[in-house]
Amino acid sequence: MLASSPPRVTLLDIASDAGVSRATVSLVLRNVPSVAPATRKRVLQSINRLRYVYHRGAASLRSQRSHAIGLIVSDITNPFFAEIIVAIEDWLGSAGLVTILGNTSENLAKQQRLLRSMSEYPADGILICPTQGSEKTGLPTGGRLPPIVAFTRPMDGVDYAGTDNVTGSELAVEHLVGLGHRRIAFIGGPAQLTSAQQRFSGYRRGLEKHALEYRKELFVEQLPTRQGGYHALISALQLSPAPTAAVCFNDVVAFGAIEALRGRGKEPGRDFSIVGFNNIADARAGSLTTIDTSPAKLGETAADLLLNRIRDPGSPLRQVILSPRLVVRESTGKLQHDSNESNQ
Amino acid sequence: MLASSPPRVTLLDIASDAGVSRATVSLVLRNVPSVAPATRKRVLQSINRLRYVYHRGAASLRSQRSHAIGLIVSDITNPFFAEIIVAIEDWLGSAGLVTILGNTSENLAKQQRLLRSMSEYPADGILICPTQGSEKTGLPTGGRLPPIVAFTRPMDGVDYAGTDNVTGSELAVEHLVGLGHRRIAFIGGPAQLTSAQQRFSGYRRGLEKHALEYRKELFVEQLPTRQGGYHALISALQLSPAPTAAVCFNDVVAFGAIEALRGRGKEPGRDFSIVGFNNIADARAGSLTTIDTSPAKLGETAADLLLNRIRDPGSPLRQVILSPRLVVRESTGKLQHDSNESNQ
DNA sequence: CTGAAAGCGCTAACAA
DNA sequence: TTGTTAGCGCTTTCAG
Repeated sequence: MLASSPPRVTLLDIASDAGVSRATVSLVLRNVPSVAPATRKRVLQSINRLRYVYHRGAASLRSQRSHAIGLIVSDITNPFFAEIIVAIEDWLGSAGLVTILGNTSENLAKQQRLLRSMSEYPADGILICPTQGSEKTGLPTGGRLPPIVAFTRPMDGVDYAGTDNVTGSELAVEHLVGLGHRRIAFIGGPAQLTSAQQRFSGYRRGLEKHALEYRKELFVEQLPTRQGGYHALISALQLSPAPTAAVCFNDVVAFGAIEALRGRGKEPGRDFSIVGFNNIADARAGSLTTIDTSPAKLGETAADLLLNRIRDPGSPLRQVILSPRLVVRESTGKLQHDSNESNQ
Repeated sequence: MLASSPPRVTLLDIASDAGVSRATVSLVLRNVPSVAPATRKRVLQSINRLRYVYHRGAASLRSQRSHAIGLIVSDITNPFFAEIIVAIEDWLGSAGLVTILGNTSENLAKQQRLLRSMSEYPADGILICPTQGSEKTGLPTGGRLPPIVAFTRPMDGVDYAGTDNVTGSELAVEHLVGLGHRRIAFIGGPAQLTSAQQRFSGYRRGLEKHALEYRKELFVEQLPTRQGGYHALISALQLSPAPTAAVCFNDVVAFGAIEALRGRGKEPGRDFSIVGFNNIADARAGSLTTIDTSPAKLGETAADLLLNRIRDPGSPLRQVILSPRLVVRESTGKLQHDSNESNQ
């Protein structure tokens, strides 16, 4: 049996209870200062007594602003994105906006569905980290979309907040070279990902700068996951001569690599050096040397771009690229006696 | 300058374009079968041509169903919750519902704000993992709330989907005892958390069953984080006699403990045994012996409870407790020669 | 500072 | 099978 819920208390109920009009109640609810203190007080009392709950949906319909922002990420189980989500949700929340979350799991069809569903809601705007390879094709052609801002990975035709990936991995290489390393691998980036391409090119730039020869075996492509990092490092170790250090696509890959290292009795920092990317919370706890891209800052930057875009839809396209920073911890160390070096 | 967006295409536009009434268009949009195929086709063509976008908010106002579900978690950066979120979002998405996410970071005030904001939306229902210690007081007293279901941690007065924590850690202890361990620590549970209390009591029950004495030093309370696990294990190792194995509050704590172990040159499974709790994705990748609580299944169960509660608000309170399962991997092993044993 | 009236875009209940 | 009518609960505009 369906228990019927009590009828909703509306503005009209409050208005008649307080002896004012609906418009006045609305002013009180929205904290418009032009209401006389005495009136406001009476209204507030009625609201409390009748347990009135504001109906945002109705307000949205009339005001044409839902105060909801869609947030689409490509993999919520990736701690990097989890940190971004928290930051965005906090940031938007403090601006009085609600976040509607969607996770694509790198699935383009799901991304389309989410974009559509959020447009229909309708969300006032959408923040998105596009799925791998959807930079050109990710936006549905038919149907109007609210303002959109991409983060972490760019997307054609919309604003973008990202990281200077090239400089990031260049910093990583510089650091390793400074510690005496000469054979440095780059592991874990899926070649189709723009960010991986950028990090790879920074890696090559770092090598060139020090006249170190690049060999293609040193680029071990893998999924950007813990498992990916694990397998990538095992492959890298089988090369001959083997590398003595690795720049990883991200921190999660780095942890997988460390796992592999330890499984073979090698200690990171002493026997092999590892640099991560992003500086997620676990990197701090796990003493990982990494490139700090301040995920939280990135999220806030993207949110700001979106807020501006909503305010001024006609303004020119904007890109904000944040500068990364090297954070040295214990997963990197001076090159010890290098057996391969002498053998060759 | 504010660029004015083109006026919204509404049902009325479609209706006049297709030469039917708004009601008919509405029937087509909602896939009501009673529409003549020819009419439906004409309407669909107009929809495509005019790039009409359905307005869920308007529909919600009229139908009194928003098709939005609020999801409040206590820590989104915890992979356990991330997995639950993905599962719930997928599950609800396939039922045509949108998920509105909120993260409390274990902050009661934030939880209250989120509950309010989601009620105002209004969401059709709310799924919540209450913040630590908010089981009794978590629900705001004034103001009406939509149907609510708690998961992972119970909450007074609402439906609940959880895990049999007592049996879970009992299984963990049994496993360790079977491997020859006698001094087993329990680490990382904050004592105020109901789930920690339950897991602790299962741990004690396991000890009792095998007539093993419990000593309070073996319960090392800590934050349920990687850091917490790290520090807890270091404390545990300083006991004398030191434990040879540990049951951890969750997988993340277990990884912190393993970190600490390796930092002191000990290999998990060989020199010290570790059992996690939850079986998150990283547990698989990291060869962690753990108690599988199937996070995804838990999320779906909670979602189902909520869907039922929405359908039938008057039905009696329900609790669903899922049974955990031991998964043996490589972080546990037979007790080796135990130096302390002979020394004592 | 407050009220009256109109209407946001849709669906529900009925009638035809 | 389709159309008509009336509103969901709020904000907006304009008077007063």
